Amino acid sequence: MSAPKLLLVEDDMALAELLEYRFENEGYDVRVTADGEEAMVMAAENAPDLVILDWMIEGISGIEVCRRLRRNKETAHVPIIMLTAREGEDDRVRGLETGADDYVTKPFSPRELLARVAAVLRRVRPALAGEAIEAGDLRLDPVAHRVERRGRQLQIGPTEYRLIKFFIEHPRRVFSRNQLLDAVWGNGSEIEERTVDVHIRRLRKAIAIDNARDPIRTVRSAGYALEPV
Amino acid sequence: MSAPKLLLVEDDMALAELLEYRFENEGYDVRVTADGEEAMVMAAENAPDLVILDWMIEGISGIEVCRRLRRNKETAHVPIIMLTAREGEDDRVRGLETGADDYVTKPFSPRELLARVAAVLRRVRPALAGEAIEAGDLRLDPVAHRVERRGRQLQIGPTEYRLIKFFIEHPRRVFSRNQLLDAVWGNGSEIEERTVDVHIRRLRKAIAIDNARDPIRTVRSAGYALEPV
DNA sequence: ACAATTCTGACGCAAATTTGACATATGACA
DNA sequence: TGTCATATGTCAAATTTGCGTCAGAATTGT
Repeated sequence: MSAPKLLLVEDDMALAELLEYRFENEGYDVRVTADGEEAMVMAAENAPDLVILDWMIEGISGIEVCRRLRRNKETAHVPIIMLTAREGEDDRVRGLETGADDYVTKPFSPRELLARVAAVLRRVRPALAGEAIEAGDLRLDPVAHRVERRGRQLQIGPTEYRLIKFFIEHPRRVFSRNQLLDAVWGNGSEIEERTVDVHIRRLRKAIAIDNARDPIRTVRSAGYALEPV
Repeated sequence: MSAPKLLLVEDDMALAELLEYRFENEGYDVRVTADGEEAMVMAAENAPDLVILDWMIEGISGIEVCRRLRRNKETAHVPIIMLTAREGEDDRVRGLETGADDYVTKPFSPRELLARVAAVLRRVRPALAGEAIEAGDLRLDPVAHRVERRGRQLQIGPTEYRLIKFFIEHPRRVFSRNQLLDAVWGNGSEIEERTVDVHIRRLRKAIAIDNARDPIRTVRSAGYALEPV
């Protein structure tokens, strides 16, 4: 459910299968393709959390895939790890320039790649790496599916959980009700805008504790934001 | 019964016998073969818990055996320890690249290998190392195949045993019904998701004792987790 | 004070979980 | 081999929990 989704673009089938097994064993949700064009389609459909991209693949080159991913608004921020057989400084630089977040030089051990993936995810989206995320006195443990405030467990429903998780991942930023509907409820949800208010209220009630101040700020005619202490 | 099953692939007969003796003495269930092809067959039939693999063996090479083991879904997750006479970094990397979990360089003392085996087993599946595992007031003895709570034996069925064993090995973590099906029932089991609920209920009934609190947490729309006291 | 916006409590519905029951499968033992 | 006891997977009813909507009350900005 909350397994990080990887997209592996690799045309060495033996390597691809090996990696697929290892990553699935570590709890990732892996899709594989050998083709650059197909990779674009899969990235658009599946919204992966991270892309592992071989430099040399059939069809359009890895670097071109990288560029196109960055150009598309949907996938612009997806972290990318490049696999490259070359060791030249040029390629390395070009890879990072094009927007790759990290690169691994062949030959490499799956363990090393696993470590890099975990590191990048931890940096970009800690919750996906299974790490607890926090904002102010709020702390959310994605593995245990729990939220606590000042060490005390909060009793919280599924929707409120997703809502506060989103807020903690993007603190201080104001989101309109529609943005929240997209992010928390999923795209194209046909839900009344006002419903967000109700869930904000439920969330406020759930995190109210020790009569501490309410960290959720209402921005009139704009939306809501989480203001950590 | 629950002795860890080792598969030793080694063509130096003297060494093989020595190791076999030592490991059996330590309570392992050891099979030996000198041939790579045969090793594949034995691995498929016997489902070993760990494979000790000599780099240089007759027939297909050790590294090839390693690759094939990984490729086969049945044996993809079996930990592998490589034995190698070489010390070059290249081989080391190539061994790990193929998916070995550890390697030992010849010459080595049997004691060292024993330690590595125990370490790998402990890391991968603590229960296989023969150690009792516990979480809160629950205690599971993998050797005796029993579970007790506060010193009292629990009467528990096979499926519930595997279920709670998995939970104790991964406490506090939430698992979806599908993850539990994969982990407890085995890969690709075509079992109804709702069946998990029933076994959770049976497990709850089995571990209910002294009207102690139920340590299994239901996480609505996510799955279940074990919350040790 | 007025209009726009947000908050709040209530309510019916829907979805998810729990529970009891049942038919079948499995294994031990005579 | 047949019998008995236990275990297993599925189903449907019962129950719990959460969700989305509404409308009146309260608040905010001008």
